[in-house]
Amino acid sequence: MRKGELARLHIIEKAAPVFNQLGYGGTSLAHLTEATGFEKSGIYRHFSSKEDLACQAFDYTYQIAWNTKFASLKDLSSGIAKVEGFIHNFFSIRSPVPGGCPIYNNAVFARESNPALKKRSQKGYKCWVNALKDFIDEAKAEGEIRANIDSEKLASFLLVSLEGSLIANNLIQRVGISNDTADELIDYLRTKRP
Amino acid sequence: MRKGELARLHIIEKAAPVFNQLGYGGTSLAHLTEATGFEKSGIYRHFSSKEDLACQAFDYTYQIAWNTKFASLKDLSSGIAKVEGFIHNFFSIRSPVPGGCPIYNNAVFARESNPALKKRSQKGYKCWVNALKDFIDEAKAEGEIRANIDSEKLASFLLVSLEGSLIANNLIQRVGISNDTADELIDYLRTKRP
Amino acid sequence: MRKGELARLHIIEKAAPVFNQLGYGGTSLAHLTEATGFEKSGIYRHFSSKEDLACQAFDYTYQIAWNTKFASLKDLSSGIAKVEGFIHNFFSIRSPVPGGCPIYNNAVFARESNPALKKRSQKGYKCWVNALKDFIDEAKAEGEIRANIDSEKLASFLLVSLEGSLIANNLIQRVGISNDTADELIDYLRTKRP
Amino acid sequence: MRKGELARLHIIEKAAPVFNQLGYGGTSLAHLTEATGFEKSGIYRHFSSKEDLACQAFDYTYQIAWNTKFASLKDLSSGIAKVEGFIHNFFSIRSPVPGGCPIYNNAVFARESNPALKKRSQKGYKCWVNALKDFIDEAKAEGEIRANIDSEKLASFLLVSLEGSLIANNLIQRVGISNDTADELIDYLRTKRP
DNA sequence: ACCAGCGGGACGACCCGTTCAT
DNA sequence: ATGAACGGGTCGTCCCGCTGGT
Repeated sequence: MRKGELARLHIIEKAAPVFNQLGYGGTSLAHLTEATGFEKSGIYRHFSSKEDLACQAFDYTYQIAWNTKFASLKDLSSGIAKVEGFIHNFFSIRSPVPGGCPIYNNAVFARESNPALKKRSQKGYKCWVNALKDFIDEAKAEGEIRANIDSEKLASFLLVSLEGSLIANNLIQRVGISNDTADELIDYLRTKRP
Repeated sequence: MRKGELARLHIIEKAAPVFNQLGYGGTSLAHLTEATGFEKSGIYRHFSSKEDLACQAFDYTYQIAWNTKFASLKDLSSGIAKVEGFIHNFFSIRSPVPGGCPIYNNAVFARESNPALKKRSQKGYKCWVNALKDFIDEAKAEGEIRANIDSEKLASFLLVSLEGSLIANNLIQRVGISNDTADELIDYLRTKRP
Repeated sequence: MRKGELARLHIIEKAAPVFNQLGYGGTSLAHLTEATGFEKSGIYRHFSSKEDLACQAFDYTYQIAWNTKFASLKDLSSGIAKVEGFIHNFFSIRSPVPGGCPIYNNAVFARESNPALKKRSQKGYKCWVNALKDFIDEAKAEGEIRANIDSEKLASFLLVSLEGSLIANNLIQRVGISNDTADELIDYLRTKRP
Repeated sequence: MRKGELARLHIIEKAAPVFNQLGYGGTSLAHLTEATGFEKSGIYRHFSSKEDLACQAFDYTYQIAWNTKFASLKDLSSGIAKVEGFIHNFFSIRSPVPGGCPIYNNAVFARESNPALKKRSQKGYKCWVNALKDFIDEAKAEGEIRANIDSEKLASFLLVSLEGSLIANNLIQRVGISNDTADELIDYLRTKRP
């Protein structure tokens, strides 16, 4: 791999947690130079603008979040196991990029500004809901969830609860909230069985 | 009321929606001068700093949010009605201060910075959970919810789901998410009955 | 006069020679802070941008140049005296704003950029040609210049020669060029008499 | 010719019009990389600095300007024909390097900075005046111009008028100015005949 | 008491000309 | 002949005191 490509990846890797924790507006180039060890112009060699870097950093963080949450689910044998696995992963497996879920962070940070990041958030949200919906449909086909349940409605409910819980967990430093939410959701899932 | 006090209130009233929509870091004094009609020094006469104003604006927004969500519930006759009323209010009654829920906005915005605002968010969150917990306890005493249910756990679950849903609703411009979440939560509550 | 208005005039007065000598692109805000004694933000309080200041500085320099070249001519009794007076003034009366004629400076400086300044240059050029043309027409009416002479053609010829000479004079530090040009032009004018 | 020498010439050829149109300060290396197709470091292989390249580009532009203006005059039979030929050439034969006359451009652009370019402008100016002076002396010897005429004075007058006219022509997009000036100068020359 | 006007110093993102290893 | 990296520069905005008038 070329040296420059390595530098690009290095910068993304170091910038991602900063953006994820401080937001786009809260992150200055000074933060980035410190985090990456590069001078400003060194960064601008690899990215056309702060926004460009922020987008690539988002993609990086998003991808990692996706992997940590979804990767292990493929091998599970049933749809219901995948849903429950997702709920479990959501809190217990910490992403190597600190700062919480990039989708929700940017949903708030970039509310009025930064359409590029907002679009990424929207796309990511829909993608996760769809993935959950597929799990639920799988569970339906396996007779583990009643057929009359609205899969998408349930999927989005699961996700917003988890995300909302993550933020609360970050706000109040008490891990219990996440566990409680996971418990409740698993509990709730049971009520959807035939 | 003194003239200065009126000016103070006017500034808060005009600044609150700006802070709530753009966040603390995203709001500049230029925004505030435009929104309030005052010069910077006019603002600084009534508030010691931008942070001071932001805190008072938060309190203002918070109080209004509280009123719009909780005020109408006092007259309801049963705990379960209050909980369901809260869920209903959460989406259907729009606060006069646009930009969503100040508690969650600042939970993300001020994650690493601005301890004053973060503390307010934390306090607000706990307060709302407690209020919900009281409703649930009331419902328990009335025999509408099983006694073995963990009130606080359920209360926090309700809140994080609602808040998470509000953000998603803001991200994806589809009102359905909120209604779906409300449906699911009401549905879930039923499973907690004796 | 208000303090701010005084500051505005002070900045223009100090900035004008810098712009006139170094051009728009060649003048940095660092130059301006040094010349004016103000910090950048002090300058930006009175001018919305560097370009804004440059335009006002141009207007100032232009006005002074006009005054030094044209003011004394009003009292002269004949058109031919005014034309010759202008030629004389063009070199002998030095503008208090050093750096030569703003019209021609910006004609070259702003060739491809800065439409605002270019338009000012164009307008100024036309204005001076017209003023000279009026003098020539006056001389015609007085029978001092042949009626079949193209006034505008002659006017523009006088101006471009003077301006071209001024630049050469600035390039080669030999005052003779200006005097020579003045001599030649006066000489030439005589050949246009009846 | 070596490959490197070819590259050097290529860069000069492409850079010259950029410098001539935007000036030294107005031309950035980004402009040059785009114009030449070379990377910055590729340019620095052949030129020690931006200033070095600018000087060589000036020399190139100057040489071409000289050729287009003076080359065809050699074969003319009389001094007066050469002078009139020069006046004619000055506007009608366009140099392949756009942007006007490098001598005058740099006389203004580099007024206070860039002594290397300024010296080139000065040298070029003197050279052109001398060439014209030689033509005039030739015309004198041929009895076409009065012997008591100051050759150098007349030569410099011709040049500054032409140059001044060229700039005006560039400022106001009306070709007439140049033709008018040419007419006037030819006219004026006639008054110098015996 | 109130507040408009003014000014400052630090910092915002971004681009400059240049060097060095490859 | 290039790609990577730098240090210092660009213009412009940040939040915040001070002065002075009403």
